[in-house]
Amino acid sequence: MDNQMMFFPFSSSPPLSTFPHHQQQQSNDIVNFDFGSVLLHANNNSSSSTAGLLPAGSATSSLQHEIVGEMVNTNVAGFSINGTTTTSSVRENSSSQANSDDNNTVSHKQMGSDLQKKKAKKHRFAFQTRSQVDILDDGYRWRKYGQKAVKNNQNPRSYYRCTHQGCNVKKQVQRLSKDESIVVTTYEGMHTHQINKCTDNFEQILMNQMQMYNGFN
DNA sequence: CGTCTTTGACCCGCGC
DNA sequence: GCGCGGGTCAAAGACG
Repeated sequence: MDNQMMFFPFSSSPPLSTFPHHQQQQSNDIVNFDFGSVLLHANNNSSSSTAGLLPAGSATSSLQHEIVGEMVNTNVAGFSINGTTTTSSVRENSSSQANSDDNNTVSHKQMGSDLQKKKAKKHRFAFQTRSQVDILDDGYRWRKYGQKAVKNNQNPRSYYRCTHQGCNVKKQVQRLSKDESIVVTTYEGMHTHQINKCTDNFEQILMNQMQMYNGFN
């Protein structure tokens, strides 16, 4: 399973109580986090003083994953990442799936009517990493359900949904056009289950930290 | 055969 | 009303 796993100061002494450190709180609910001291590194060259870890089960041992941008709390409908505004015109079909009847024959119009209420409640956050791979192993199983070309970005945006039954967490993955080594990952929602396998990679850690920070359970 | 990806079509919100 | 952009659906195909 998680062979080749290497840990780093962050995980050996997780600063859970103090993490994340606020740099500044902006007006539109954007929260910047200082990752300077917890630079996450995945590199088979473990000489790195910042230490590192490898994605579980990944064959790409030479990958380097590094958080390069601010983590953004996107509990608001719109948010921006490095000046690129992202709007969440989320059409929820969704939490209705999670808690109610099996036949998800909810009409699109019905979905749209609930949209505005729900999208304000949805837990969303995004972060940027520098990575060669788009999809990082965070211990959950994801099913891709769409891909779209987005404006002002030559790279498509991919849409994923957690495959666990009843769990409606989604994530979007997209590379920046101006720096294709940077991957922007946006999570939406909360998992209703445990991770599917043991993994300690940094994306999982990030999610946990963000959830703790947001007071999720 | 089950699971996942691909991809065009469709839907919706929004601005004009 | 119309067009655009973003998000989702679902059929078909790929893959192990």
